[in-house]
Amino acid sequence: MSQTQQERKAETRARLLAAAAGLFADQGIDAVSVDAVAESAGRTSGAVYAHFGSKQGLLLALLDSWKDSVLTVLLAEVAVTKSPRGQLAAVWENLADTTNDDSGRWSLLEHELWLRAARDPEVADVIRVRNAEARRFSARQLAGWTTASNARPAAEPEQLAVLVKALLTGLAMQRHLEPGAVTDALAVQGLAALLGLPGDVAPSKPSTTKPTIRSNHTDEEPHHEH
Amino acid sequence: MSQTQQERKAETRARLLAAAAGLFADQGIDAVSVDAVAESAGRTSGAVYAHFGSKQGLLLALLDSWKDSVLTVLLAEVAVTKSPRGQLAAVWENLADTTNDDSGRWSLLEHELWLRAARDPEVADVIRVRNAEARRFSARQLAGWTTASNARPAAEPEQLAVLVKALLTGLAMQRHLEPGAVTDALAVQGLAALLGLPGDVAPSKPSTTKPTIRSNHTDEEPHHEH
DNA sequence: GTCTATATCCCGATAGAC
DNA sequence: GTCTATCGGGATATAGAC
Repeated sequence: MSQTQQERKAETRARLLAAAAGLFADQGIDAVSVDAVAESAGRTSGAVYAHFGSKQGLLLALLDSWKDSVLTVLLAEVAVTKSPRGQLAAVWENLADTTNDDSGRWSLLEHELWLRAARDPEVADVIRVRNAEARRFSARQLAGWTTASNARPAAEPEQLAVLVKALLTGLAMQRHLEPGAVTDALAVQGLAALLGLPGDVAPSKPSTTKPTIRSNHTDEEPHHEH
Repeated sequence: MSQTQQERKAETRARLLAAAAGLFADQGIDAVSVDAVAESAGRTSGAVYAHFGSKQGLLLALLDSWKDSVLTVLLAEVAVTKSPRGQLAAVWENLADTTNDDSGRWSLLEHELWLRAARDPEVADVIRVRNAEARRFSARQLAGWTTASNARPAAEPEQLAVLVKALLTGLAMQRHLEPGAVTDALAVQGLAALLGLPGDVAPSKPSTTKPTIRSNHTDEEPHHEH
């Protein structure tokens, strides 16, 4: 059955965006030509310019289509686990799983966007808005965790979210460069320190929780390479 | 006094490197042409290829000329202050001072190099070695701070250095995008939480800390092969 | 809206004079 | 070692047919 013109137009636009997302993440934005994006989407470069006007327009449209997804989804899907430490571990492993190359591609693209934002005000505006939304969301999440357990967070939720994201981002960067230097346990430990989770900083007053630190949950063996 | 040929050669090399450093930091590596580097150094592109063979060779030579400086210098120069909190504040402010645009340029170039390292093994080797050295140095520094005060760091020195650098890097990124979102006080607070400095996380009972796990330092020579 | 063809520009690298 | 001139390639973006 044939499509209407509107359907084809919409599909072309969607295909171009999807192709751009994959290629940009894999090779970097500057390294990907408009022709390459179009070819990967089964179209030609003319379609790109008809839809987005320029390569920059394509990039901005791509960012706009990411308003809600990515990090928000990540935080939402781990909301099922109960213990704060388990939550932290889940967040970190989803973010920096070296076996899953998707996360590596995303973090690479995230950093390239940050770098571009530093020199391109148009991109900066979009990224800034997205960051602020994600921060508010994770602040709510963190507030819930810290009140559930009797924690002594290093700051109030909004600022705590900044600290947590900073640590996650920096750890993911170092793991990407030297996978052996950042173990899962270290990441959880650092996050727990920021949240002030009982068990590692204040063992004096364990009202209800059990302060076992290291004998508990899944401990994957960090695989070395070579 | 005229120069000898060797002197002129050395000066040309130095000028090319200096020009490349400035332009790369300002505009990004890919955005700077070889001609632009040469012109900024008062030479022509032929000089670049005579000295470095390619643009990539220029980049690697530039990285090599930065073996010791940058972060090591930064950590060393703040070693005078006494209180750990003062040290933390000094490190952070030197790293992320928004009024000083040098630090902004520096961190931008630093991130671009990280991004490039993720896709270019040659660059990755250099960055990895430099990171490892800086980590060892700051680990020693941190060990001194934490033992001087009665702190409960979140991890042993080498790993603590990873956490601290991660937090600093992530905070600097967020401050670059949203300067208002990251206050100096927040940064110091987060760092203090990682170091387990008394006064903010464990006001109750700073009892005996766990014994140092690793007191000897293995001086492994970073090997690089290609 | 999409394709083909092309205009225009700029980059990295090389060749050869000096 | 440095400069001038240039080649070859690939990029963004446009023009016009359909």
